[in-house]
Amino acid sequence: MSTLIREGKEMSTEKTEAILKGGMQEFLTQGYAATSMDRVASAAKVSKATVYRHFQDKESLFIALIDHLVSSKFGSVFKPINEQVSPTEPEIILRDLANRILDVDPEFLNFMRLILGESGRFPQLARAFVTNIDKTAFKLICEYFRTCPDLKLSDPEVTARIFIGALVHFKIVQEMMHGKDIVPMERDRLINSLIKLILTKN
Amino acid sequence: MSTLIREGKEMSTEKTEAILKGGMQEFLTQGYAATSMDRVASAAKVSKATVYRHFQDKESLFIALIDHLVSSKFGSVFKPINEQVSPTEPEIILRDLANRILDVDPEFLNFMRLILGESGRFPQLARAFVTNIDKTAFKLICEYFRTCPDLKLSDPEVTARIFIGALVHFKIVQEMMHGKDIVPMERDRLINSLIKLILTKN
DNA sequence: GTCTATAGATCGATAGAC
DNA sequence: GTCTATCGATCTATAGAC
Repeated sequence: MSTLIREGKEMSTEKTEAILKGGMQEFLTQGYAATSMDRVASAAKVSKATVYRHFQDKESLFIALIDHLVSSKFGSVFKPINEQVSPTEPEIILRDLANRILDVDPEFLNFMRLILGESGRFPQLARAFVTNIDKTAFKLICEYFRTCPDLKLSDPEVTARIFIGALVHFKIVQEMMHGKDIVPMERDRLINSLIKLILTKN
Repeated sequence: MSTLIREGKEMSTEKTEAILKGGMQEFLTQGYAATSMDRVASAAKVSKATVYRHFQDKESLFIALIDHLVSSKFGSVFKPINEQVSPTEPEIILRDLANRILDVDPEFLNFMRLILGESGRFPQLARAFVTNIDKTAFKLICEYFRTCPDLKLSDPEVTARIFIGALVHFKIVQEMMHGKDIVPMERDRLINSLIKLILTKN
């Protein structure tokens, strides 16, 4: 019950979760400043006073929500690499990795937009986000780049960052910034070139 | 005088510019919703009524400001490639390009944060930003990737996007999201690997 | 512990004097 | 064209009944 204000007394976990869920709906679509505690209360179907019973103020609710989303809901957007029984070709694995980055949950994109947009006023939340992504998704991908015997990269870790960075940036331009028809480029064309770059001896 | 509300009558360009400048200061640091017209007026050293004389409402001011920044102030963050007299090695050129992307004006990063954060509620502004970057910075870099005789890339355009994407994503994680000490990585290590990937025959 | 009702501040936007 | 003063709505946060 870490979200409770007074540790000594019991409070309905049910309501706490409803408030977090309502807060997620509002903060994810409206951002921090444009979200009102009235609408959070409405979305959670509780009174505003109840919201303030469970969370000290708007900022505390926001921080608790982001921490919760970072560690639980979006802490495992990226599923582990499917280690096949038979040793699969690197190209197949890399293509699968790329597709899974590009097919990430659309709600995760909204979450990233929120984190980016508030990273000026809430730097600690952006840092928590980066820390978590680094320990989960990046670690998984990096491990493959480091250990796959067919790759033989001179600097696997930084190659993994280039791989992820190119794909995430593509996603940001095309989806988050609505540039799909301004910068037309089929995903397979990007993936093919990326794989080619990496698989050409290094 | 495109920012004037009534085209027929004259209005002080001086004040208009002061308002835009004050608005930039506020919107860039606070975001759209957290910026108040009172503070914009204070920053511009005019009364709030004057702000509303020059701009129909808050949203109009914001859109006019972003359009202005996209086309003028941040329309040429990226200087043309220095075409030396003697044909320079590709590695030198690529390294210079990478460094210039990574050394972009810090205020441009704040501008990108604003565009990203508001891209949900103001998609047309994000699209204007993407359009402009595509016509200026990307075009310049892409032109080099396409025409440099030493590169011989199978798909120069997408290689340019990978190059830019990896660097911009690095910048986003390290600077915008304050991940410098969470994900420690010297810029030269990234640049070296990136150049190596591109210069290895393709 | 949850509610209704409201305080007090601030918001976007405007009226009216000059 | 610019100002001061203000309106009505909405905001964060709380008091007090149950």
